[in-house]
Amino acid sequence: MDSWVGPLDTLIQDFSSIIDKLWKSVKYDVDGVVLEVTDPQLKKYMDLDLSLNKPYHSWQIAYKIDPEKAEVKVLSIIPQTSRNGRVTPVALLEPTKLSGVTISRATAHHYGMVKKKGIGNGAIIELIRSGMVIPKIERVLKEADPEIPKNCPSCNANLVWDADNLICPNVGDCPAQIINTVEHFFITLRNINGLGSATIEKLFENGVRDVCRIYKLRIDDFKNYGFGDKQSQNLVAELERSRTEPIEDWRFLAAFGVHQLGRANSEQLLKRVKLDDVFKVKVDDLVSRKIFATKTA
DNA sequence: TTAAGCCCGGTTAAGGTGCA
DNA sequence: TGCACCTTAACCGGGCTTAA
Repeated sequence: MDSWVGPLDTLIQDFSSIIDKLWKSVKYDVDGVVLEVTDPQLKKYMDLDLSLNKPYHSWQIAYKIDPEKAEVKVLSIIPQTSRNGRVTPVALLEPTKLSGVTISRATAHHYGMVKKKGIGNGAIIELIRSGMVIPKIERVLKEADPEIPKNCPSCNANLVWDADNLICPNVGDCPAQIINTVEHFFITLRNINGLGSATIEKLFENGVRDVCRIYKLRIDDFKNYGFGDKQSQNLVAELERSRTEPIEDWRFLAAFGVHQLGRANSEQLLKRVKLDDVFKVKVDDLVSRKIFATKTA
């Protein structure tokens, strides 16, 4: 595949023509080009960076073309409750072909945005695929009165506003919150196959509602819950492997889903504090040792 | 005080895998 | 063999931190 190598000044000056030439040299569809630092010393320096835990290096960046767009009718807005109780509006759209795929859903982020922008049933929106992947409501072309839900779609509890977000206050008893919390645990752990959302939902329906109980399940338990022979064996084998296979301590900590303690912050914390000491550490200590600023601490 | 940058928590679609 | 499910990729908005 063709590439262009040259000084930064020239790249900035002739950016469009350089990209265009590269683009036309490829015989199949591409969604962008990659800009890369070639100086080995500079690459090494950039890798030292800085903002901890980046899962990627800093010396490469993708450049993508302006995406296709389409005018699309909103069929309805459905609420979805996340693990922390936030109720997110998802727009169901008239199925629309964009950049080679058919899109029928897009997130509306929060009900504050739904209200403010008038994203109701029958609204017309401009739809793009951000980065040529994620369906995105770029703007609202024709507003429609939105319906704001009063109750949690999962447990029917009365919803409350928190800034722009609608929140289900039924912590600890809302099925969606419980299922999503368990799912988050296994997704973050990343050392277990076959235990996705549908499996976790099925376990929930059978009264298995926490990670601890899932790890205690045996083949017969799974079979009793309606799983097949092979799947039951696989799940127990995977749980056993997950329990015994070493993983990074930060991943284990992040799996619990503590607010503001995701993958990066967990790694940052455990570089300075032993996992066993996490519950003993004080706010002042975290701040004075410059592990976190006050609010996060 | 403000702007820039980063992290978290969230989203969807496509493709692969394996069960029934 | 069809289909349900899982995994992966890529991005966004909001909140927080940091540095000037």
